[in-house]
Amino acid sequence: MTKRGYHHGNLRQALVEAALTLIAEKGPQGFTLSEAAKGAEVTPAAVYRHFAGRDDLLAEVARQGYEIFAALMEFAFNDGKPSALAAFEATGRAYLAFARKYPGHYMAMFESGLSPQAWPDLAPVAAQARAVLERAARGLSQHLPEDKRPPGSMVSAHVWAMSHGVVELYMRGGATSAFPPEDLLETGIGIYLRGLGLLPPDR
Amino acid sequence: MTKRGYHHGNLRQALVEAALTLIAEKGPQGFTLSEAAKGAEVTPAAVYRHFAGRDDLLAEVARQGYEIFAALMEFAFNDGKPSALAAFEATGRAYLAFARKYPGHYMAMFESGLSPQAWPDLAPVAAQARAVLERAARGLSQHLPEDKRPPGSMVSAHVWAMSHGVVELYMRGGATSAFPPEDLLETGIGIYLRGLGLLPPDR
DNA sequence: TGTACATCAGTGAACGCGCGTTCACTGATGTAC
DNA sequence: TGTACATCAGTGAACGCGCGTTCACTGATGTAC
Repeated sequence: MTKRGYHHGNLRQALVEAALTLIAEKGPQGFTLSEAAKGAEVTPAAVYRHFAGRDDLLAEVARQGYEIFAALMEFAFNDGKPSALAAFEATGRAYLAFARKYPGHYMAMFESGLSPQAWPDLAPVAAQARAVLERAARGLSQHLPEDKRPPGSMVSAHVWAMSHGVVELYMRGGATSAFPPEDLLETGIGIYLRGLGLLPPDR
Repeated sequence: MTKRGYHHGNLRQALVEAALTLIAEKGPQGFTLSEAAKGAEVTPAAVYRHFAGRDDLLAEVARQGYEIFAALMEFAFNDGKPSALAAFEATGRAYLAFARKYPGHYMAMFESGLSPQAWPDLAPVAAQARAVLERAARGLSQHLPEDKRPPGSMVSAHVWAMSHGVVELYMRGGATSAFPPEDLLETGIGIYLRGLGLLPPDR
């Protein structure tokens, strides 16, 4: 990787990584094709050998993010073991861990403003990530009497919303809370699960 | 307002409104000092009679947003009447209504990336908005036995996070859910409140 | 093993563009006398 | 009421900048013979 003659070796991925660093540092809008090229020690024009343009590179960053994200959630879910509840809570923690460990990916996915439907490569892998969360939510719901069972897609939407809100409001510099984001999400989801009837009313 | 000679009349506010339109249309990063000037039918240089620069104008948009936001929340809260619970739920609905009716303000406040601490004018009015939510949450918590009472700041953080998450994920074009954002937030907060022990376990 | 040649990844210069910001200015407004 | 003048809001031209993108090119690589 360090040898570098006229040919780079793996410029495509080097550009993705340079973009990640930039996005994590300055936000998805501070990211620039030219600067990414500079980060990979290459001329801006070289980027066009591998990507259709600026947005295409950004979309690839997001795509890789969704893949990592889906894999992490899948791993945390662990086929619903040891229990649907434990698996669900693990996915919640995994969400925040992903946002913390992969800020560049997270921002490209959720803060860059590029829509999954406009980028064909993005839609399937985004759907896959969402599917894991929904599966976890459905697993949970099955322990509820059928007439009081909200749809899995609704439960997962609630949890996703709260997780995303915690990331955006309390993990990014902006608003500071008295509570660490991780605690905030854990208590929030705990209360929510109790509301679903899945935790004893007073644990 | 329509008469327009050499002097504009109220250029300052006209610029704010032009900025709002731009932000609502193209997001907070699509907003440009030059385009805002054009929107107000004025030369870019004229902006500097009223604002220190691009970011200063953006901050003023956010500031006005926080003021409207705080007022709306205050109105919805209605001093905790008719009940702490009803008032709390009303603030939740008001949050979403604000995001829907004032998209430009909302984006300037929460998606533009300008930090309240960097803009001295912003901090107090942002704190004021947050205070309303916290008051509503504290009012709620008082109906709980003291040993099971989470801090008001925590409850308000939970609700704020879920509200913001619903706005970002399901109200902006991006992810589409089977449920309208309003329903999503109402059911989500309902379940959460049940988890707090403030709603009967099976309503 | 050595050489000719096709392939193709990256270069370097150039482009047009819109940006934020500055500056000396000018035209309208309103006040003092 | 009329005029001189200070004030100041907006103009218009100019700036330097970095952007994304294009193009003809060149140098390295690897394959065919």
